[in-house]
Amino acid sequence: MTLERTVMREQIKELIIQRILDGTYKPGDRVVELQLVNELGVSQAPVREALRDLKAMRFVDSEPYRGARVRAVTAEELSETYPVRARLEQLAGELATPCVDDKLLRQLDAELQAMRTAARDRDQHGLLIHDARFHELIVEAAGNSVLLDAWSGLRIEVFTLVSLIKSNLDLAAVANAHLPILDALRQGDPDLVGKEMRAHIESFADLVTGDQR
Amino acid sequence: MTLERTVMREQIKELIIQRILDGTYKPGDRVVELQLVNELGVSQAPVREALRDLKAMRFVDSEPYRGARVRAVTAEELSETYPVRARLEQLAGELATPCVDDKLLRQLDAELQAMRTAARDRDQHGLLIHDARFHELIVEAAGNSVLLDAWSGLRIEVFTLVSLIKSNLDLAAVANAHLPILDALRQGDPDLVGKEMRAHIESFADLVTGDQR
DNA sequence: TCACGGCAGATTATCGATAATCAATAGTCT
DNA sequence: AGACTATTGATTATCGATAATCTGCCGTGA
Repeated sequence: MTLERTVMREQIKELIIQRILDGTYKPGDRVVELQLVNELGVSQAPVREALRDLKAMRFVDSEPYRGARVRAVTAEELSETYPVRARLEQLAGELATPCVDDKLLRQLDAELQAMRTAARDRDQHGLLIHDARFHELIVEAAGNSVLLDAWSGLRIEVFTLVSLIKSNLDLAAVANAHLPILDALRQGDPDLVGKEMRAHIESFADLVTGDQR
Repeated sequence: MTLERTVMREQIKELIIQRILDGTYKPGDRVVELQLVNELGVSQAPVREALRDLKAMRFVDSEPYRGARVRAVTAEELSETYPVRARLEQLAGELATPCVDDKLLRQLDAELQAMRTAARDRDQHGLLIHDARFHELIVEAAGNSVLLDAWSGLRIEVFTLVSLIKSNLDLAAVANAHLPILDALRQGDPDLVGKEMRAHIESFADLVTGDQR
């Protein structure tokens, strides 16, 4: 995974993702192939392939002969993501519980502490990173690669960021909302972990989509 | 969707998928770019792009400079798919129930009848198509595009086919297993529909993976 | 014999150029 | 004026060729 840093397509892909996440490319913006070709001094082929990957990752939309546009994270898609994510993470919690070990608990605890630190520093981006990683650790621990793929496809980072921005939540509260999950994992009750994870996601769904109705 | 039949990449993609599904390309087989280039009389670019799409669709695996191979549908991946699919379809059933109308019920009934016909004719492939379409109709009816994407990523057709082959199930029984779902939909109880769909998937999981332990 | 280095052959990744297609605008006819 | 067609500029899709990389095989030397 780290051995392929020489493949141009990957570098281009990461550059574009970075620009989408940091706002250089805004939703709806066109991503023009030749423009990147000129800017980066590469050929069109790797740029095209990068864009193709990004389409599969749902970062951009594209149609034949019409090019790629940064996908808007619509309120609709945001609210549609929550129920799917809630069910997948519920399953992840149930599957992961029998597999928890001290190492995982330590890692989760470290992410939680990092979230608290980020919250104290008003560091939205930092909170986002560690929040996403906390959940990812659990999904990985479930040991089901199909589940991991499906979950990864939801682009949690993007939506978590939007959630954070839309809801004027207290960052510390967001961080601490992960505590019940960690506690449940320590208890080792799969169904409880699943319920906590599902409730965790659904509570955010309510907060973010609730104020729009 | 049907207007882009002139884009070569799409045609190549469908050709390869067809060959994977009908067994021309077997799991583990290499899919060599230049070989297709010569055979189809096209350039390398569209072949590469087709393969890139297929990788995103998990039909093939590929690594830089090492090419693409048809992804083996391992028993492990098969059994990992079931729980994920079960939860997603449970959610789909719950969401779809309030949206049920006569048209949908008619379509579902038509697919069910088609499954029965296929079963009578010992037509595994036909059963597979209509089985997949039955489920797809419900997931579409849920009206959640994120859910639809996540579900589509599971490549139901592939796994249903493998399931059918591995389990020496009576095809008619497979067809009729969809009846409780249709009944529940007619009753209009979301939770019941969800439960039926989940149970439907999980029963197949037991049948297919059960005999391997 | 066996480990090692390095040369083919095969294959993928990238390039630069051309063809195909699209979107917008100008021009023509009624 | 309004509707319709032709042209043009911009962009994507495809091509054919070259560079980069991998894999297996062969000879060499201990």
